Amino acid sequence: MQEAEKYSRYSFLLDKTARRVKQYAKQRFRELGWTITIDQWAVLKQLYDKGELNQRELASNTFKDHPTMTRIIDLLKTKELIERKPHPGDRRSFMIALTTGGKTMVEECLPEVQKIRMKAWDNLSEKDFQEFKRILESIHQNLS
Amino acid sequence: MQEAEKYSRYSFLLDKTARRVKQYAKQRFRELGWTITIDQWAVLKQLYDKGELNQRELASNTFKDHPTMTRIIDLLKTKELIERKPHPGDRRSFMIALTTGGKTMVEECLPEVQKIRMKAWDNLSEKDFQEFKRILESIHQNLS
DNA sequence: TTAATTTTGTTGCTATACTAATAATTAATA
DNA sequence: TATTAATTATTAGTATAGCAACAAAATTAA
Repeated sequence: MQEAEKYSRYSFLLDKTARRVKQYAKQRFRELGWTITIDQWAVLKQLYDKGELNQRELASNTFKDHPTMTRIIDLLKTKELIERKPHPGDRRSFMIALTTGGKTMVEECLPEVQKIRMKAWDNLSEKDFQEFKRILESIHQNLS
Repeated sequence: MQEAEKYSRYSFLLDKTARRVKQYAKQRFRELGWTITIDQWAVLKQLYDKGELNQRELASNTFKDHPTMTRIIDLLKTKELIERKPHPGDRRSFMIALTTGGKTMVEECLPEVQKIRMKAWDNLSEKDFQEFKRILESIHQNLS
């Protein structure tokens, strides 16, 4: 393999694998009859773990841009899993909070989500995890 | 960190990094004034390396689904970088071929694309590449 | 050879991703 | 204070990404 081409191939493999992981999760969500997507799940989980956040914080934590977050929030609101509450000190902003239904949903889905996530890591060791994490963070760093 | 949560975090990191790599390439393409996307590039490069292919083969090689490939091909055709030629032995199928303009474009862009791709891998060693490749392939395998 | 099945590609629908432009509000500064 | 700049969120437009349903053609089976 040509040296210069190698990097393209690794980039492609990264993209391909990330897509597969996402697709697998999507497929499992469907099979479980869940009405949310993986990206919507990530927002619900954030709110479950950290409490009320505004859209900027949610976008920042999930590394999504603001328009994308607006739309995810809209969809979750339609499903009555979250609510937009006025921000006490800033009229531009909303505090996003889980509804009771949203909280219940997170608690019910969490174990299954963890199973879905673990599936990807079969036959990989703790050391692999550490290496993988280090390399991904290095790549992300290089492009920031 | 809880053990079960760890896997979700690695999945997130994988997704986040893959998005960053794609976003970086997209941004550089724009800065260079190129009118194609990264995914369109991948198709052009395939055709450049392997000659004429049908849409099924292109989709399979890039791990994209058929509808997505149809749309990418449509856009590349509009830009007159590729052409759909009738398949000699199968009237359902097209042979997709680079136009002269498409071939020129690949040759002009290739060095810069390689630079863009290499940027991600600064400060990573040959051993890192091998580990990374092994782990990604293992993950992909686990979900197939 | 007819009928059933598979393959190839398209269209429609929903959701993310990114850019640009905009509105409303808040913060900074002259 | 008045003006300017920055922040928060939205809307619009384009491009993947995936699923389902479909049409046309080719292949297989009866």
